[in-house]
Order: sequence, then structure tokens, then C-alpha cells
Amino acid sequence: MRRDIYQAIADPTRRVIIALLAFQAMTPNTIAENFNTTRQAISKHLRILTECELVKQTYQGREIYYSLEIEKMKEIDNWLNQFREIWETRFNQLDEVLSTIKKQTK
Amino acid sequence: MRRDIYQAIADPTRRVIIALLAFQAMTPNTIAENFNTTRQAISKHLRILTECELVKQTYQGREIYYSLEIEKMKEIDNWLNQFREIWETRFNQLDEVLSTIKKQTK
DNA sequence: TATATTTGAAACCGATTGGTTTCCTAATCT
DNA sequence: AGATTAGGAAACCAATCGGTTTCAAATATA
Repeated sequence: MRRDIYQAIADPTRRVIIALLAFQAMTPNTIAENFNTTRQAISKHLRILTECELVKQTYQGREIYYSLEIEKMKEIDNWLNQFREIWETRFNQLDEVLSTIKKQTK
Repeated sequence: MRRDIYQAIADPTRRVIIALLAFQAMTPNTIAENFNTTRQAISKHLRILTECELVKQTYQGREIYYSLEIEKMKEIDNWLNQFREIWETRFNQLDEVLSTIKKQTK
């Protein structure tokens, strides 16, 4: 089963888990307390996040701490780069239009 | 049926469509030529992209030109903002570690 | 007017999703 | 040792997904 990061962030629950883990590492039970679902459902989400390496596990006794692999989030940012240039250009064009209007108003 | 942008970009075909439309507006038939699927499948993808306002239609005779709503892409960028601060901080920390090592090496 | 082209919509299909319930293993605590 | 706790795995379920085939409507062309 091929997992990728885009599929991982498609689910709203997983996006919240990612945001939670951005602050601090947490165990599945602690994470589950923040949601209205069973621990097992959260466990499945964590599995998906782990499979696409967005999250890593640290074993500590019988507890497992999950933490965010923040570097992986940059993959999305990199994908956005191809559009960033376009939307910045559009902004510049808008700036030009606005300054042209200003000149005409004078 | 609640569509959101994260679900929209989860599919690889849709991500390519988005990238194509970033360059220029295209009709469904033209878009479909770039893929190994039927036009109808592309049509369904375009529907999903339209529903979450990532793409807009311009009618021209019997043809429909689809173009990217680049502003909508910023929503993803905004969501990433909450992590950007973290990964930049980590980078700074790494810089500090590296400069400390340098000093020790001297 | 008859025909061809462009497109969306609906019906259908197998695979996947997100969830639950049930069960198992491994640590920890008394 | 026995009970409790943390957590994963499997079986199952309804809903959704991405695809195809078939059809209908509107525009363009002969």
C-alpha cells in the first residue's frame, strides 16, 4: 500500500494530530483524549502517518511516544514552490495596476 | 458532499491537473490528452476541483476552459505557516550546533 | 436539417477509507 | 504471581473513491 504525504494530510483528524505533535511528542492514549473517537481509530491514523514517515516513534517502557518529522512537512512546501512564483507574479501585476491607477488619479 | 482542498490534492492525477492549469487554461479534452484515462474520469476530477473552488470554468461556445484559482492554493501555504516557524527554529538550532562544533575544532 | 463534436451526468464496479469491536502481547504495579 | 495498563492487529462494516460504460444536451459544421 503506497502511502504519500498528500494522502496523509487529506484527513482532518490527521491534520489535527500533526498539529498536536508539532508542539510535543505524545502517546496514542494522550492523543486520543483530544478526539471523539476510539484509541484504535487514532492508532490507525498514527500507522498511516508513520508509514509515510511524517511521524516517528520513540519507545519508552510500554509507552510509545509519537513525534512529528517536521522535515517531511517541507515536501508539501516544496510542491507549493511551483505555484508560489505564479501567485507572487500576479501580486506584482496587481501592484503595477494599482500604481498605474494612482498615477492616472494624480 | 463536503469537499476541501486537502482532499482535492490527495489524488496524484489531480495534482498534475493543477500543475497543468497553473500554466494555462485548458478544456477537459485537452487536459485528458495528458493522461491515460478516459475524458469522463478527468471530468470527475475537474468537478471535484471546481467544487472546492481550486479551479474555475470559463464558457466559450461549447467549450469550457478550466483555469487555476491560484489564490486558493495559498490556503495550503497558510496551513503550513504553523509549522514553518518550527522548522526554521530547528534550522537555527542546527546552525548553532554547527558553529559550536566549528569553535571546538579550532 | 442532419451530423459531428464537446461536455456533463448517471449507473455501475471493485478497491480503499475511516471507523468499531474484539483480541493479543508486553510492561508495570500490587 | 495475578491484575492492570499501553498499545498494536485483525475482522468486519458502511461510505466514499476513482474508474468505466452509456446516455443526454448543447453547440458547431456540412
